[in-house]
Amino acid sequence: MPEGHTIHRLAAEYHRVFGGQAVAVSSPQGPFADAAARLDGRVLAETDAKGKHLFLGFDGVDSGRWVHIHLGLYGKVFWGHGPAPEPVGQVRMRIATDDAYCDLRGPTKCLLVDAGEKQEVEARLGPDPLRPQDTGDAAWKRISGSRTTIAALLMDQKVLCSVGNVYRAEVLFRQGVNPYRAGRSLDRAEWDAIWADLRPLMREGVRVGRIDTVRPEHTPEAMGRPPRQDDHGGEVYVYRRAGQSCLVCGTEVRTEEHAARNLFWCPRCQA
DNA sequence: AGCTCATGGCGAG
DNA sequence: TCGCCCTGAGCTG
Repeated sequence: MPEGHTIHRLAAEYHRVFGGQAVAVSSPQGPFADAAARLDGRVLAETDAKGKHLFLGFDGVDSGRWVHIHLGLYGKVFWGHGPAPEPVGQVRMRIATDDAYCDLRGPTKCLLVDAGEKQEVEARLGPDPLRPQDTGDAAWKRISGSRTTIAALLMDQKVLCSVGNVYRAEVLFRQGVNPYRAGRSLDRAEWDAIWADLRPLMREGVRVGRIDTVRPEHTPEAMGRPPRQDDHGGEVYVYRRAGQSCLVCGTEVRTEEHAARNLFWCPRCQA
């Protein structure tokens, strides 16, 4: 569920549904209850996202006007129309008006922070392909001097943020880069191509709410092959396709655990 | 009912 | 590198 595109989409959605309105904030589940009480009835003024970090800014709060949310691996947000029903199960934070509600479940992080703390969180992150003002320069500085694999570097949020396991696998495939190459073995043009590819790819992910990475000319229909089904909603080249035929060259897609995460790649297209 | 796995990340060692 | 956090879906039986 949550790579950066999900978080940026949530920032926009929280703003669209609740922005500028006084909202009811509650925390049926323990740890956020005190903070929720402080926010209850305040106006949700602005929302922000950097990488996989979501921020909700409330007006009229003395200190710590930002709710800092990180979904982690399990966190999810559920939206509903009309008055909110009794929460079922664990709900960390519910925001509601008479017209709509949304429930946050299972986040790694949900706490109040002030502007300075928000800034510190953002400062720890590398550039975000989803922020138009960000460039890939700072990431290149890290990558070009690193003996670490490009696969691991792409997952390191201090190098660049927003990219997760799906976009990592897919952008390396699309650019024909072997995931095990050391960062410093890439040349500047290769990195620029990865960065330039991530931007519109992830922007489209924000727009449609899922990860689609297959170019029109490589869809199963265009290639005259039977259509495939991805269990995570989008259409991709290699992510979780171990043992299947590569859409481009037909070679078996490989998988291996790398730095505690599953890596997927085509050994021929990414030789 | 119980197991495994997952688009993430932190702290200990 | 490992254990842990912690939720839901998709298996197995």
